[in-house]
Amino acid sequence: MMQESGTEATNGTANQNGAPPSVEGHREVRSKSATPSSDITVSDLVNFQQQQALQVARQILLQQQQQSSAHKSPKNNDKQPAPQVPVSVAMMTPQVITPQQMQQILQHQVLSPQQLQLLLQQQQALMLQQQQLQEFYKKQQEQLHLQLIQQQHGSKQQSKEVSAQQLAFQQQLLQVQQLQQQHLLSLQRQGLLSIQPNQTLPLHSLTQGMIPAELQQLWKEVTNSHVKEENSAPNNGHRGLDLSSPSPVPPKNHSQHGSTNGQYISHSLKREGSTLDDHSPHSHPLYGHGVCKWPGCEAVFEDFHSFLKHLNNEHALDDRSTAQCRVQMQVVQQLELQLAKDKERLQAMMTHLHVKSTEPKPAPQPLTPDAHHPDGPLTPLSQTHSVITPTSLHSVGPMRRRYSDKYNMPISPDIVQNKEFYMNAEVRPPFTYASLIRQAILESPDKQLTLNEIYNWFTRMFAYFRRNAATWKNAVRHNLSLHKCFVRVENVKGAVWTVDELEFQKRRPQKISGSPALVKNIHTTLGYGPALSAAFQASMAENNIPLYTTASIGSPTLNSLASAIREEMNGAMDHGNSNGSDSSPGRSPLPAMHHISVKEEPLDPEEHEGPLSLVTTANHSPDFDHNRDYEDDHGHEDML
DNA sequence: GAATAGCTAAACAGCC
DNA sequence: TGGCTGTTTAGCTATT
Repeated sequence: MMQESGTEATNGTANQNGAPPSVEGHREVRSKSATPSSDITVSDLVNFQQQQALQVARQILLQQQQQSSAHKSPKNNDKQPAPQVPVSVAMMTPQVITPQQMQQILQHQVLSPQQLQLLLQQQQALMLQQQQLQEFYKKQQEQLHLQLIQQQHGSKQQSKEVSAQQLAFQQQLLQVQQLQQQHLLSLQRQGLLSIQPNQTLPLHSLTQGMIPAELQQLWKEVTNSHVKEENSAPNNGHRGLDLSSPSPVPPKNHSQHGSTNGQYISHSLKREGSTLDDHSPHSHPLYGHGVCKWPGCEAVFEDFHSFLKHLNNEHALDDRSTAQCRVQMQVVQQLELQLAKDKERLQAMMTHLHVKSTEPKPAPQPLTPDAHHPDGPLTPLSQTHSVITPTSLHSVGPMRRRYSDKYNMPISPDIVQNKEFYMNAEVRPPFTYASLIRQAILESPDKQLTLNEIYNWFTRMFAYFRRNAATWKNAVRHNLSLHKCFVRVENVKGAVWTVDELEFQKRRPQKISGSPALVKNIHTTLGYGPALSAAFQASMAENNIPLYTTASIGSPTLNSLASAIREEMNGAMDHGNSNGSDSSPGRSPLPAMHHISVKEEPLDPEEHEGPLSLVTTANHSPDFDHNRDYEDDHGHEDML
């Protein structure tokens, strides 16, 4: 690896042209392969949304600053047709709760059905609002964009609307925070969370993805520009309902968010609450059955106005409210993550159960759930995982210690599933040369290829091997000669190469056989985790569309018989009928064989695998087990 | 640290 | 003669 990396750095482009073929830019490609591809993840999307929000807000501010001297915002900004939920909740969903923290939280929870029910309801309400937020945010963005364009053409009257929208934007942004806070504090109230209300959480935990400094700056800009316009309005000191007289510039510390909450609690949330509660004039998310639902409060009020007064007085801006808000946001975020995980888990469970119901023969030492090979069609989820992702791409490193070789992972599923990827991306496949050569040979109709055909297979299947031919071709030849598993056969066409499957197995180190724990940890210990998982999952798909038919199962050749014995003895995953599982059952494993040239000892086409295999495989311990169907269907490709 | 596996490079020979 | 094929050796790194 180091050698390769080092050479990669030094040789690189210098060898592109005219350089000795052995070093022509070969490693440069490998470094490219480490470049993540453009796969958009949820977090990317979230970050993108955040950036969009920031961008919009900054545009607003810019417009404001440019025209602030000439235009005063109307005092009744709050009377602007108040959008209910302008901002995607993803913009402010905290992303900083670690799995450990969540686990800690969950460990402290013993949820009663009622609690779960309540939790679920809250979550549903929140999700509903999130949708509204997203929808409105899109509209808001479009609208703002249009307005900005219009303003650029001199329509200064638009500035008022922009200012109003800015405020609405700000309010709604905080509105979501408040909702999340409610959710969190409700958890606290229900004893689901042990975080104390006054427990201050890190500032960076307040928002997801949004850089705290950035957010602070944004907030500062918003409030400053707003105050510029509004500083003439007397502040009655009551951070209450009147949004036309907002509180002064909030302090730079984290309580600034709380201050907004203090404003909006009695205003924006009221609107929000009416949205959720059939627009009842006296409904409020924090008010129900005459009780203040602020986490940990539960104060009783006879009328809604008393509640509002209480809300403004007791739950206005302070450190406690801010902290509660933060915690709430985090909990919501974590619940969302947990929900996503549980959904995934459910999917895996369903898939697993489906597999179990159709699996004809459970493996003696089953692999991790990832190793199951459902007969049914792949779910979108599993299909998603069966293709190469940037994450898995990360794992594709030097060819050395390819997982397919090391743990007998099937390479064909991976290759097939990611065929397009390998064909188009100059990413080095995570398989050894020997594995690839074997794959090429086994994919051929006659299970034999000339050297040139092997070359062609490499270049056809992998964009990576369309360059630096001298290097990898040399390696191919080297591997063909070096490994006994590759048998040179002379036929009428000339020399062709075949695979001695049992020899191929022999050369495999028995590293993890008989150790379920090790087997279980394959996925986690291998550096190719995602790709490996992809291989496993891809193998599911291949059960439906096997590369090689099972036509020869009923009439196993000597070779397959030996392998079958080996399987019985060792529980090997390998198919065994290395040369017999061809799609043409009548074909000889080594057809048109005139002469076989094998390293060290010549092999008779009829004998070369029988006695040798039966003896040697008795000591051969497989790396792990696969179910027989899988072996039969994919025998040739999955034993690496 | 030793053994092993894999990759790369290179030299060499035989054949066409 | 040059290219291709095949073999072999060596050095290096990673893994076990």
